[in-house]
Amino acid sequence: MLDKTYDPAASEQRIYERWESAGSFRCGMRPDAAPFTIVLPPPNVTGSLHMGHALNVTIQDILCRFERLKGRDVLWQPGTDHAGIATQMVVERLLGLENRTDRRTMGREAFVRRVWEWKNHSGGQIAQQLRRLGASCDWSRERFTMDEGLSRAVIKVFVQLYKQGLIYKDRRLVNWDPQLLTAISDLEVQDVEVKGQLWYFRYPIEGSDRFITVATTRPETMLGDTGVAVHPDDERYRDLVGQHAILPLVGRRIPIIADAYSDPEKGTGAVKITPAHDFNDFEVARRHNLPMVNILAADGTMALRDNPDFVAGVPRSEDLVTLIMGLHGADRFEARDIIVNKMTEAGLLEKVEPHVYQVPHGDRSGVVIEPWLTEQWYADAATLAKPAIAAVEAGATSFVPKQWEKTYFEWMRNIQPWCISRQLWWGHQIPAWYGPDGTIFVEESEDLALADAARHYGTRTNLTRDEDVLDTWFSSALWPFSTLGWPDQTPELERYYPTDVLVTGFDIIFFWVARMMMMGLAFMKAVPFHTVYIHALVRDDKGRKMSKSLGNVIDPLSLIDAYGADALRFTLAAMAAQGRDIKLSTSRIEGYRNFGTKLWNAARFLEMQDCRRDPAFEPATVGLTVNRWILGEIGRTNREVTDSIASHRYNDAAGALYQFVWNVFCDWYIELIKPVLGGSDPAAAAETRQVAAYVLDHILVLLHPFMPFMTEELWDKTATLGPKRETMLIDSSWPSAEGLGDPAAAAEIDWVIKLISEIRSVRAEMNVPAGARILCVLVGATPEVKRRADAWATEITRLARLDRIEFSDSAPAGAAQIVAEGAIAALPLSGFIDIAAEHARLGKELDKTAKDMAAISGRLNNPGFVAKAPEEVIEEARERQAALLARKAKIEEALARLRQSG
RNA sequence: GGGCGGUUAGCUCAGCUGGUAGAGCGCUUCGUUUACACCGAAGAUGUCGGGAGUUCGAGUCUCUCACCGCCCACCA
Repeated sequence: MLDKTYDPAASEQRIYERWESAGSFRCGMRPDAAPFTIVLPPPNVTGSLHMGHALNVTIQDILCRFERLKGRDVLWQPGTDHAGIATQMVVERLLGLENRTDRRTMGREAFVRRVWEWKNHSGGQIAQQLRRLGASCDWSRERFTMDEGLSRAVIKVFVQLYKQGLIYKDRRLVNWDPQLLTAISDLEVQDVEVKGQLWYFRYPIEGSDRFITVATTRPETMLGDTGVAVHPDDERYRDLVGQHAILPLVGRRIPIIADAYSDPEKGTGAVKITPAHDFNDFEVARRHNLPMVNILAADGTMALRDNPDFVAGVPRSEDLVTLIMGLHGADRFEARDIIVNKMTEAGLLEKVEPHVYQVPHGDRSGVVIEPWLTEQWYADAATLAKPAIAAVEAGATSFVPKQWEKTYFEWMRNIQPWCISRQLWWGHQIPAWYGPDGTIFVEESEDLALADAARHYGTRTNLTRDEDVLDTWFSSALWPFSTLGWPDQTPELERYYPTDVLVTGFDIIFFWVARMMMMGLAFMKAVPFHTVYIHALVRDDKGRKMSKSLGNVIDPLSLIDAYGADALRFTLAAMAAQGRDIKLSTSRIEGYRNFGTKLWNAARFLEMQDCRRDPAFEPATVGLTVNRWILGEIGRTNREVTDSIASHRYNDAAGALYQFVWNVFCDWYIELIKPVLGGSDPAAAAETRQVAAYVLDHILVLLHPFMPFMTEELWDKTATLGPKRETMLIDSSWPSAEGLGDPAAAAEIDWVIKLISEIRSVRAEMNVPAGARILCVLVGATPEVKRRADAWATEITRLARLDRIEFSDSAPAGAAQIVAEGAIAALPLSGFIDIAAEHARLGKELDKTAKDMAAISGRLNNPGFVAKAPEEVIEEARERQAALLARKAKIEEALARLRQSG
């Protein structure tokens, strides 16, 4: 016997363990079936489940369970990402707390060992949390981006791309994080708007008493200036081009050059050029052969002492030494104040203006990022992007919703070289070795590199390995094939690549989707997936991304504790249609929890009625109208759910199920069969029990992808009545909707439902006490109505709370009258009826009908409509007009009768 | 500066290819009847942001304006 409510906490873990131990999630169990593959976007090994994961995983699990039920051989490939920076930060923080030590004291090897320890003990808790959501991943195939196999793939890809010239070293500006002490990619930089100031500095013109004024938001960088640029067409400065300015405080002689980069509208139209600390200035300097003076150390402090570039060509002076001593080692922001003061003292500060501008910050460290001149490894993204662009253009991969393709194209067509080296210790160390003269040997192993070196130098030579590691996204980019065994030609790789659908948020398109496309095409010669489904991003109530640092994270696990995983999943599925923002409300989750309970109680009712399923049940043999009707309805729902999932309209699928279960199955079917089940016709009762059990089973399968736990529990518990189940629900199969549907049955049940609803409505409006049993007289009933009324008398009487139904040619006096199809239903309410109120009610009905009539007639009287609208639309309008006309006549008739009797 | 999205019932949001405006929650009234009060019955609430256009017909297509948000670029 089922309990009164479903208790998720008591069931979920037990059910999940049953699935997992039975191997239901494992791929390869159906060798003859077509494969269906999804790779789980690998969460950070440091991560814990957040709402974004919950949505992402729910959608994937719906797809996987659906496809499994449809008979496919499903592989949902799980795993975690080593998340270089994030993980290194976590362990460094831990070191500080535990041992008061840091990674530099420990040394690289010990530190990396420590991170592995951390990973093995504390990492990957998210896999357990995904299980709580019900994720049906094939955990037997779980991978980690730094696994031995995946690392081999990373090294192989690096070496091959290097040898193809698609990976190279370059000395140029990078985004440098002065706190983490590593380069980061453009994508890891977040602009933050700050209210700052714009300082106007006067630079003296050499050999003259004139000045050229430049504006800057970053006064401290002036120490690295090696030129001043003006626009070639700018009349104001034309005569100065070719002359030199003397950099104040420093004394460096810097040329005034003409370059179109300079914008006459901005600042003074003359712009200081600091090639080593500004991306645009770097380009200008390259064009004009200006020297690059780096004035910053890695940690963002001023590096002036023993800086040959800084003093190159500058006359030595007492003042310069003082300047260097005063500034060296100062943080860049401290230096800013010092410089401004010195310029003010020198009388070279023309003015200061308030200025609002964007300052780049590291998305991990949160500190201001510095453009910094270093040598780094780059991937030639532009070349790799070409086939990736073509593949989407050709439709080999398509995005859902389609509009994201535009975002993808936009970025891919303007893609910049990808800086892939990081100055971290946790990650895939770059397989490059250096000879004593700096010659680079890139090979898959040190031995191979040594062999290369021996050939190159003609003798065995010691090499030192590049210390840098690769950007975490480099290994993630290989995920769809590295997890399947590549570079080995495994059977899994053969069978499951390309994968089918990639499910992710739009914030990951650049980081990951684009790079998987590039790498998949480069190494597998085939797109990694045919569909990219982009879902909404879960944000907080202010529209900000949920993030740990902001402290605005809603914990899905607490929602699961409170409402169960099924309720959370169903809610997320129902909301999946939204655009970019999801605001999750607990009332919504509660509503869907209630939905689960509703179904649970329907199952409980069937159990009480001994509705046992019959494996030999054949829907086509069903005779009772109510049963034929509900079979049609479940068939319609089946088709809608199937179509909706197939086209990624998860909200429509969830909506169709909700609507059917609650408003059709519970509200009407169960109510309509109650008299049959307790009635005098045992054959009818027996058939109804079978149908009810069948429909419940059908519901359980359709709902399983959305609410896997509760449906599996019901599948199990309802089996105690009938014969033993052949399989668990997760392993069963999606039912056919073929042959379900009977228009005549649907028309008849619709009539019954409508009549009951209208009688209830009138009762409420007339304030008839709920307990009062009243008479219903069907006036002028057609033979078909008479037949239906007789056939459904028990049900109508029960649900509309009637005493009995009678037939008559004329309505009784003092009755409320309802216009039904094929008759007027008169309710003699002598005790309750208020003639005036009834008159008003019918008047209102008449008005409404007249209004509808006017609208429909307006359309039909419009020659354009009749001439141009499609036939079926016109036909429909005509039918409606006729129905309204009949209705109007009936209401008028009723009104007339009311006047007579009153 | 470039691109994308949003503006529909008190709140949170659905409305696919143009053809009688929907859901959940909330609210009002009534209710314990062969499962379910995490329930049942009945109800109220919308100039679908403004304007123009295309069309027989526009929440849905086009243009335009307003406001809100996001992404990319720029960061004198």
